[in-house]
Amino acid sequence: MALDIAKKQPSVIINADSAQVYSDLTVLSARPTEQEMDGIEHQLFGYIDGSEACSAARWANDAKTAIANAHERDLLPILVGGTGLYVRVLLDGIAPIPEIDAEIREKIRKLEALEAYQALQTLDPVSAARLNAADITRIQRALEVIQSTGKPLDHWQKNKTGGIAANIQLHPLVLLPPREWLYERCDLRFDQMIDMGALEEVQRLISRKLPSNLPVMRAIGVSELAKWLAGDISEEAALEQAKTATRQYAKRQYTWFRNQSPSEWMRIEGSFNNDIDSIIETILR
RNA sequence: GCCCGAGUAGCUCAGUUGGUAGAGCAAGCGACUGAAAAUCGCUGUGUCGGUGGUUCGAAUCCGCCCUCGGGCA
Repeated sequence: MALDIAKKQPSVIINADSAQVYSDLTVLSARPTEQEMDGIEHQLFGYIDGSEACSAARWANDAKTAIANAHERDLLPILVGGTGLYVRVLLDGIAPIPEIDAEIREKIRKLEALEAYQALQTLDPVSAARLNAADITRIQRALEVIQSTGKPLDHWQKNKTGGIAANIQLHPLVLLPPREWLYERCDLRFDQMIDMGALEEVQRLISRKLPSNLPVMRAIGVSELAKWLAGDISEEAALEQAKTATRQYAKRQYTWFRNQSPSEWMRIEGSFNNDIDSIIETILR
């Protein structure tokens, strides 16, 4: 659909997907191929090495630059992707929390959920009360913030900075296709990834021996295909697990965009294949 | 044909000495402030293979039948 718009007016397509930013994930992140890009400029695809961890704040910053750059050149920036948090941070901004000390972060990420939670209860009881005891990601985040900055999360989160919503004219479009149709496409997509060399991609990634907690290593399909390559599970099991994970992710996107995006954002529920032109006209109006 | 084992949620299986069932996974719904393709919360689901019997009461005990494994001939 972005391509249809791009054909009507000079555009730049900007990635808003947290996995498609990594250079190591071409096939497995379903990044558009050269052919699919069809000569149209694409930005923020595969631009970060897998040894680094991107973040919503970093991406939002990069996207902001890309958008400004497009505007300078009189091009329409089209953001495409499914990472709701990234788009939210771009539009609304994020708490201006200083960089976390690398050693502190490393130490905290080794903690078990329970010990991290107990530590948080003493250091930052407000966050501990708000978070679920098993929510390891958020607990570790709250913990590294209090330990590295000396101030608790809620102190920082009173502010949000850097959002561009007020400075741009947004034409949002949320696609909520029929669930069954979507799930079939998820399954089909993974089979196609295998045909396109997903296995080789994972093999290459494994040979880099990167820490398993990096975002690249956590992308859907990586651990499943790695287990297959290692002979721990069968091909059939690997494909099934990867497809299930894909469907579950699609469901989470559904929940996010249905409930987290502003209700005034235009959304298309059900199939939309037939009237792309009129949809485009509506959102560009 | 005979012997043994199994048949319980969509799947894999628990289920004490009889009191009409429960885990994990899947699924549905939800949360989401620097890892978000991450992380987490809530919620069901059932002719307990069928049938007849014993019993106040059967997933549980008994008979017969069906299906699937394995063994013997």
